[in-house]
Amino acid sequence: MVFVARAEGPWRAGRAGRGMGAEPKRTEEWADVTPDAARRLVTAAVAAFAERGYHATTTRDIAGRAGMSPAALYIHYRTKEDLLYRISAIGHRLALDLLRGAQRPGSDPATRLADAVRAFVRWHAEHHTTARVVQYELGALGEEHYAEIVGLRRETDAAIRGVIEDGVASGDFAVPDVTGTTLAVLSLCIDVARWFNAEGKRTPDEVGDLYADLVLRMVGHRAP
Amino acid sequence: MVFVARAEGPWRAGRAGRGMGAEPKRTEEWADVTPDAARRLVTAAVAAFAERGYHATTTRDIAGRAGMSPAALYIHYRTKEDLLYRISAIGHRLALDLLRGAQRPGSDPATRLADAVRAFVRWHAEHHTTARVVQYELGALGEEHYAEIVGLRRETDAAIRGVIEDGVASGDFAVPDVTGTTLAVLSLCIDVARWFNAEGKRTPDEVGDLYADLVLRMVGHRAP
DNA sequence: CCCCGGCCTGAGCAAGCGCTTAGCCGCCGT
DNA sequence: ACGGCGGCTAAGCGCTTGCTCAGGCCGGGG
Repeated sequence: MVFVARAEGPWRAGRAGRGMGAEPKRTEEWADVTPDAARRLVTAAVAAFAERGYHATTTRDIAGRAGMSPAALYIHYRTKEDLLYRISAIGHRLALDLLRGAQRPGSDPATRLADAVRAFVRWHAEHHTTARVVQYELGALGEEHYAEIVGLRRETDAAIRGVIEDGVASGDFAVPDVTGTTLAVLSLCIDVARWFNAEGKRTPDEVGDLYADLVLRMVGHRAP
Repeated sequence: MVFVARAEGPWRAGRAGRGMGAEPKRTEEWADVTPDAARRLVTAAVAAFAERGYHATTTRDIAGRAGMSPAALYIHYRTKEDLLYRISAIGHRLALDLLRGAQRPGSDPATRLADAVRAFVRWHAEHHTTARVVQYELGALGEEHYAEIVGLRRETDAAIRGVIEDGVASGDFAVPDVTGTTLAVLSLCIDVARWFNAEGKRTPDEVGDLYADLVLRMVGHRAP
């Protein structure tokens, strides 16, 4: 765990200033955050929050990474917490839509569960910095924002529980405790954001496949 | 009388001061931290760190919960980080010993794995505040302390991996990817600390049993 | 041409942080 | 009886924090 480059100029800690197309997905992720400066602030905040945590990150650090003065942050966001809320809301929506969109309507429960888990896990691995903030920093949200985010999380839970219930009803799965198993499956997927390392030898796709298999085993699905 | 004992100074945030044996296990956990004041500081710090996170917790808050003035903390611990390190080291050792001690030497891999997971998970549920600090705040440790703790974590990983390898070798388990599965099993157990709620309807024992079953499924063990 | 409004900066405020210091209190052995 | 000492506190130092504010730069409409 490295301790981040000390600044070079007055602002700008590390990081070449240019946007450059090095991370195409990452850029798309915040595509509808405008104007450009607001988007740069979001990506800077995500990087900082993921690295050090919300409370250990200063507004000066965020602004510095975005190449601006500390005061510029407050033109685009009311508070530091507001910035976290924006990230959290967008991230949760993204993950939830992914989870739902991966399931093709016609297919059997096992395929739907595997597809959902694969997509969900892949996102948590690929965007593990964003996911880290989304999943582990929500305690820093204010009460109202927190309540709103919890709503999205309940939807995510319901989505997974739904597929498992379908599988149990159709006899494809053998699950003694649906609620508990749903919790475990979600927990397993979410925690990918904590340990996944981009420099490691496992790709997001590989982790997705591995986890889809593990989850099918957990719900007692007999391999074909 | 009006001398309001020194027990009730301006500090002391909430919390009735009495020790009383309300939480017997929790007390045993830090049994060999002496003197008494140092132990009170540890339990106060665990509560605060678990609730708000290390960086959002102030030394004044910790001292207040322990019923002392802020300065008293520094008689027993060099820094706030030192306090975290102590908690982290003791917690990691405890969990590791539990994980190893639960496995009875003679038994077959499935029983050993189930026993290990059950004990490990039960600890994470029962002591979820301690476990939260131990598992999710290690990023706040200084470099040397962090390195030391990582050593303990590697031992934990090796312990689980060992049982799984044994099961694969004996033909009891069917695991395509031992390293990945070990990671997933550990991740699943650890994350219990994040979501477990003492007010919830699941007891630590129930979660331990559920998880032992789930893990056996993950490693492809056929139920008896 | 000027002025307007969006974007940004330099300077800085009040509050709170981790930690230190000087000194007090009461229990110990002698 | 008393000196030493471990355990404690009041006070506060130096610094950083989240955030504010008066003003500057610049491109576009009148």
